[in-house]
Amino acid sequence: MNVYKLSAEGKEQILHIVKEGDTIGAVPVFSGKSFPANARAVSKSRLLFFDKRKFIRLITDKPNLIMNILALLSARLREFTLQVENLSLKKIPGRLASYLLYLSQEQGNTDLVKLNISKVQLANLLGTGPETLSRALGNMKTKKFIEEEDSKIRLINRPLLAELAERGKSSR
Amino acid sequence: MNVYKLSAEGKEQILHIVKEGDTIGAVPVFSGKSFPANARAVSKSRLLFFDKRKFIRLITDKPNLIMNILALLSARLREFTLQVENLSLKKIPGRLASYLLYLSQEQGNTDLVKLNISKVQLANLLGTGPETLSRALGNMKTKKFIEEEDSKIRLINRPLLAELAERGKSSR
DNA sequence: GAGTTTCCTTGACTTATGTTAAGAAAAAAC
DNA sequence: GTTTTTTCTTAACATAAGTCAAGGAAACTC
Repeated sequence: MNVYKLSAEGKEQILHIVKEGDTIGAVPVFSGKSFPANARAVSKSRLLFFDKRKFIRLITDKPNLIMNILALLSARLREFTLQVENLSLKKIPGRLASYLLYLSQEQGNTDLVKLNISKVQLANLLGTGPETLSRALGNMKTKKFIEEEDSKIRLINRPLLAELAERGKSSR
Repeated sequence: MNVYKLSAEGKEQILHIVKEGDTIGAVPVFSGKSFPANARAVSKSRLLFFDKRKFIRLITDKPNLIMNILALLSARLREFTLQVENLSLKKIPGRLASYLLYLSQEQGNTDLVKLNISKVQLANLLGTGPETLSRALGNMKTKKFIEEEDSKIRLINRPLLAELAERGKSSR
């Protein structure tokens, strides 16, 4: 499931990729305002809806739940912080490198990373379109940072990927 | 006070402008991780520090405080949502128009808006540098969207500013 | 109020990314 | 397994924004 924003011209920016067990829609509960984005299922999904009033009653009754909610919101804030940093301070190759390293970490620090989303979606997550993503990937392959195998990506030069992710600016 | 991120090359992105009465540093309390950015006083400031343990004790004891914290974090999440949208889906003129309209609203929907930060800082908030901001402002003046008076900006064509802010793409 | 520093603006040039279009590869349908 | 549709890649070109450099304006210092 994707949480995303659309521009008037139809460009899409994915804000968050919702995974199994994740929650969505806490902000409207506590801010009183509407959900500030769009959400879309991109694969067969099962959604559990929780009534706002009951939810508030639940967490005010069970104080130990509170810390979980707070941790959840804080983690999301931290993610946004990273996303702003990526969008503003890094070029596309840097953002891509960051994401690949993040994926690797999430998948147990493997070097053979599975893309969990389509390339178009990945492009929209990184704040660009498929053409630019394609070029960035091609470039990384040429420079022997990565290899593509089926729908997986093998990281073959982590140090340089990490450097790319840090500096943001490519040294094409 | 500014909360900001720096790139390896020294470019700065302001995440948040902290105003009087605002809080800062809730994320590390609840996420267990470090503060994900830098903060800097840009004018004479007085800071109140609240001990983490005491703070947690306070809010677990006083359940009615909780909703305030939740509302605070949710509002911040909403802001980040907007910032990501601005950075990714709008060009500089669109971001500037958005910010001017936001400022106007914050100052009671006046047409004569006071810039609360320096232009360099504004540029860093919009994700660019002073040169580009200068040009964008110049352009808006040429097109009679705004006028500059002292350190204030007069909005003289809100509808077109709003359109610019929506579409993101400029029609120079 | 002359000098110094900081901040802002303007111009010329470079570059990353967007755009449009076409084709290739992969996936889905039949 | 051939057709059809979708997804991805590549190329040529357009454009917004970055960069570098210089000068001007404003603010501060003495």
